[in-house]
Amino acid sequence: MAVSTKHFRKRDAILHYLQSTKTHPSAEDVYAAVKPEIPDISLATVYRNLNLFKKQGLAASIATVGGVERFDGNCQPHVHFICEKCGAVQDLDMPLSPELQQTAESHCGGQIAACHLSFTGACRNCL
Amino acid sequence: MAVSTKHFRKRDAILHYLQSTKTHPSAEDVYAAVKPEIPDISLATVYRNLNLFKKQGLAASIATVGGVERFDGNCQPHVHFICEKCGAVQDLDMPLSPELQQTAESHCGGQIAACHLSFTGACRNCL
DNA sequence: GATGTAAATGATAATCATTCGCATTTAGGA
DNA sequence: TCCTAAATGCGAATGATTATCATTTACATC
Repeated sequence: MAVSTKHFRKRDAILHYLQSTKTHPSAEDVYAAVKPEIPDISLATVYRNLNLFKKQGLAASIATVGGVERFDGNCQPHVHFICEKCGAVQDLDMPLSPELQQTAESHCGGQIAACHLSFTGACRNCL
Repeated sequence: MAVSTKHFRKRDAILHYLQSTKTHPSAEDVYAAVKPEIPDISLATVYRNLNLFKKQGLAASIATVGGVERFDGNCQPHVHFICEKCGAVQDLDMPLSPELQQTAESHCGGQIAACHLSFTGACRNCL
């Protein structure tokens, strides 16, 4: 028998890493982070599972920075700050009023599923 | 002498189209829109000038939908609705309080340059 | 008008993130 | 043990964007 018996060992590792970090990693970042623990993982698996998590509502793509997509395992609506110099994405611990979405719904003919509020600029390190 | 004498004829055409539309076009969209008027324009020129406009603050990249970047010639802060089914991006005519950015600045160590608020979902046509 | 120079452009190759195709492995039930 | 469907690895393919470089254009100067 193999070393491990667990189902979805790789899938779980990807999800757990995503939920454990606040760095809003790219697919490559996730791959690099999980690789030491699971050396025989493939980048394609990371992409596949990230897309699966998006469909399942377990993860969200919050922005693309410098042409690469960034993911977040925290699906509660919250606010992001994106540094345009170094590409870092951080959470802003500020309230996000549900009224915003209600207002948007009254101005929009369609059906709103999610709200995205972010600020761009230069982070403290880059100043 | 050539047909036209104007400077930056192509650059101007790109900017004017961008400022005249509310479709939030991709680079390919801009290229297709300007091509009939200026048949000898190149897609590379569209990309180059869109990036130039971003640097100059004449245009903004508001989102990437389905892997392609979407541009806006309206640089006043405003709210967008993005249909996840058809990829349409429309403006939402609702106020965007400057207090949001002030709150963000008090929660963020860095320097904020812009605020982006968008909603995703399904547009009226797709429902 | 002729000339020089720097910016703008066209055409196409290169880059790079992401996805696809397919053979292989794995899990778990019969 | 056998069977089936899901999950994965590997590498090729895709597609948006950028880089390269030779050419053209604008326009100031002579």
